[in-house]
Amino acid sequence: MHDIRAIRTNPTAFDAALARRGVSSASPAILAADSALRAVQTELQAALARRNSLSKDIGQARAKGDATTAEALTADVAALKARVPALEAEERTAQADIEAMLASLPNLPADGVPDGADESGNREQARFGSLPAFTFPPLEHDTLALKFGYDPEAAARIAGARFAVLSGPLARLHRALAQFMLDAQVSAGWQETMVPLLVRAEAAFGTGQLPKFEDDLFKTSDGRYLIPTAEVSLTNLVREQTLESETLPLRLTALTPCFRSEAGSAGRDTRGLIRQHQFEKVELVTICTPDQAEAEHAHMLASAEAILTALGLPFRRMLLCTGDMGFTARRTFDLEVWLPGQNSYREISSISWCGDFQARRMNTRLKTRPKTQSEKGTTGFAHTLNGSGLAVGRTLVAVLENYQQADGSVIIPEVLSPYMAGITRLEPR
RNA sequence: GGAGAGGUGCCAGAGUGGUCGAAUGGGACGGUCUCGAAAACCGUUGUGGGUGCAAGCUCACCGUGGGUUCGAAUCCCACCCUCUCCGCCA
Repeated sequence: MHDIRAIRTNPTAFDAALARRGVSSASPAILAADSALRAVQTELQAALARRNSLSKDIGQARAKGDATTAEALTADVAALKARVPALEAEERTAQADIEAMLASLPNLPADGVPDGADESGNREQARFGSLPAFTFPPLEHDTLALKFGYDPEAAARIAGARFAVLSGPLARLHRALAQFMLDAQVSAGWQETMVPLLVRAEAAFGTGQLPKFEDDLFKTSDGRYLIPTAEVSLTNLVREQTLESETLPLRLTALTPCFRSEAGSAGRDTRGLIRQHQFEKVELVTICTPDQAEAEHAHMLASAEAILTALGLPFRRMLLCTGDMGFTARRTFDLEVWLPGQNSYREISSISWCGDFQARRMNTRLKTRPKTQSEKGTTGFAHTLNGSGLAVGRTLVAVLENYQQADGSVIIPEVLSPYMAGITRLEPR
């Protein structure tokens, strides 16, 4: 959600920023609707003011028992009143129009985000770890996983395409990865949180999934939505709240299943565990003040990178260009893990700073307590950040591909040993 | 699922058609007093919007959205949420 004042103050800058994201100029339509709205409001409020004052007079006349004056005034106000419902209706539509326009425009890119139309414009910032050397052609994860208990056909019978059944040590490895990641983030100071997986439309609006991306979500028969990421539940924890700045930053984490309809991605990543309707993810969410946001973005990035480093997985960090960023982001870093079977890097984490974009949609305000009488309390909007720390299924994919051995087995990374009950490698079944 | 009660400001809580943005108490903040503090006393204490250079004027908000009325915290309707009892249930 955008700040109408900012658009009024500098429409050119607003349009220029949108242009960087490939969105055509929006301010003329918004400003026209805005000035129409304010004209209606001014007229309506003048009418209401007169009505209110006449109504008071009627009350006073009645109190004095002056029925004739009361009657006369009632007639006056009745005439005046005819216009009010029409003006109210006008105001409502104008308001809704502006809301709709503001709610459907993406966030503006931050300074330093490179321009670009698509992922080819992303900028690689750094590479971490060394690529594993193979004496044999490494297999892709889905081929590998079939040997260890991955059963896509069973999943298809039960639920359809883009679902997975894992069994035995492979299922355990999946659980171990999830537990390890969550434990690691909690030890690093992120507050573990258990959240609803179904949310109301208002929450999905708050984080930006609605109204524009409803097709990407699964909707329940009672009108709720399955979360596509724990970002929705975690971020909306502060919806409609006024926060004391002293209590920030809030650093939250949750391990949840995520549900995505994957509308529009037919034919992409159809095999294997890369793109599923249901997957697990450890999510990181930070709620902070504008001053803290820069440092918090770096901190979240470090927290996600630490998982890949601990697992010994090679990866690179990308700064996304304007054309590849998500709707709510001002700046996004992607972490891409090396997949030797695919001979490429694949996204495994996306870490975004949303500025006050989501906070405006959620109405999450900041309060700075007035220290003295003269110091008026000021309320602004919080900043929100979110990132994966990490996606569990894709991490499983990365472990399988990077740790595969010539004999067909897969070595399990050392850090997972507390979770694997003595299993140190996956053996073909 | 059935029956009932209720949602008012930072908190508690009054208010069932008019001067109520809202009594009262508590809290918080400022001040007086004091060497300092406590107590006491005095004062302040919501948000968003319109208009204006400003001072100011003004509109909206008593869970949310509609409606009735000259006028709604108060009456009507729908929805959301909370609580109690019964039933069911991991």
